[in-house]
Amino acid sequence: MTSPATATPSRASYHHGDLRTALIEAAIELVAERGVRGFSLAEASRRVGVAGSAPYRHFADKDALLAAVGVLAANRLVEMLQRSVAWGAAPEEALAARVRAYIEFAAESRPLFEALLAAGRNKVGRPELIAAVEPIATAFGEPSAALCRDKAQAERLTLAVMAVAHGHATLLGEGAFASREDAAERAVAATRAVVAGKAQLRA
Amino acid sequence: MTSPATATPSRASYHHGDLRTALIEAAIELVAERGVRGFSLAEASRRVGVAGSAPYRHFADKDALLAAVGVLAANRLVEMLQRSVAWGAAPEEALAARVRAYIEFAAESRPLFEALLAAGRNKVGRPELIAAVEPIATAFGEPSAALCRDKAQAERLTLAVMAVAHGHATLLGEGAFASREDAAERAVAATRAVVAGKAQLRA
DNA sequence: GTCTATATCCCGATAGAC
DNA sequence: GTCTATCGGGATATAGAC
Repeated sequence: MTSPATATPSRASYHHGDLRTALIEAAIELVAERGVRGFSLAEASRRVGVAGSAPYRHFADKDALLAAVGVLAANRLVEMLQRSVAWGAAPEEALAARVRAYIEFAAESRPLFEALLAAGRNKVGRPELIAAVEPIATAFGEPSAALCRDKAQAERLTLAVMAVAHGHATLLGEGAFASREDAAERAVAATRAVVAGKAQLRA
Repeated sequence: MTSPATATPSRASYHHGDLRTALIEAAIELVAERGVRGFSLAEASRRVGVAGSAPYRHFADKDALLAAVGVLAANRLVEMLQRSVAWGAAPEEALAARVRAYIEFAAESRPLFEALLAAGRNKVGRPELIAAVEPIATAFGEPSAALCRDKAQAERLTLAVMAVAHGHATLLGEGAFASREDAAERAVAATRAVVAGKAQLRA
């Protein structure tokens, strides 16, 4: 996505070639191993083999690198959300499939999901991140629109379903569910319940 | 709650009688000002007027202090959840009131809510925290039980409603809603929708 | 324009003195 | 219990090598 045709990574010399993406990859690895909290710019630099000050030519600070990881996470999540729905699926099935995909992303790629959340908290002044996150809402909004008459109602259903998905995903991260599958099934069931009772969503 | 009859807070002599609670209070202030991420044990010590190593007589490490703040947050949340329901209220109204209270706690006491979440992530080996958090589930489980025939169904409704509340609360923290009231109203409406469609909650 | 080297400051944590 | 001293590490800023 970011750099379509990167040349040879350029082995050992002075210049790295593509330090920016190398750092992002290292950051993902690190977040996967130690979580967002244990991630350090210094360690990422060490792994890539550059001095601790080198990243500052490519990222304003630690948060900027984390935001880049967040963008990547958002892109992967959006891919999963789109792949999860078969063409021509009924709207309610599409909604259920996307909620399931959301939970599965949070479970399978927990470090990326955490990075996305962490980045989302400081997304002010980061248009890249905002743009990357926006299609997530679209993925839920599209099937929701097909289930509602007016736009206002569709918007309410969209946010309600997103809250259901997000709530299950975050509670899963805190050990509230027995397993990934348990969380996914409950989230899907809750989604169907919201759709069944969507008449209650009027303000 | 923690210390029933603490003597005078004793401001004089920069040794106070209760460094433990003083640190917890300072930590709450700090989290309120800089968020969980910007909180530092060193700064908390500075504010209380003790050396940076003093806290280690009362807390094993930084996370232990944060966990203590989490316990306090859980206690306040439980109070709010209990106060939110009028005696003799219908079960569905009770559920709605508690969801609203949950959102309002997350909004009004955002730093405490953040601390609760942060502490919740490392709650392993912290029985105090686990015990403090448990009544939260009870607060949602009680009205849910009154709305369902069997226990299994009640358990499903409980977790679904908690996910709805938690989802709205966390999305609120990320700026997904226009206002606190917007989030609260949507969360309540979504709760009513889940209750209305609770037949879908079967596994 | 990209990286290295260096230097400063802050934080977490431990050991030993009072 | 608390303080002083201290170690190790990390986040940045700056100056200079290429």
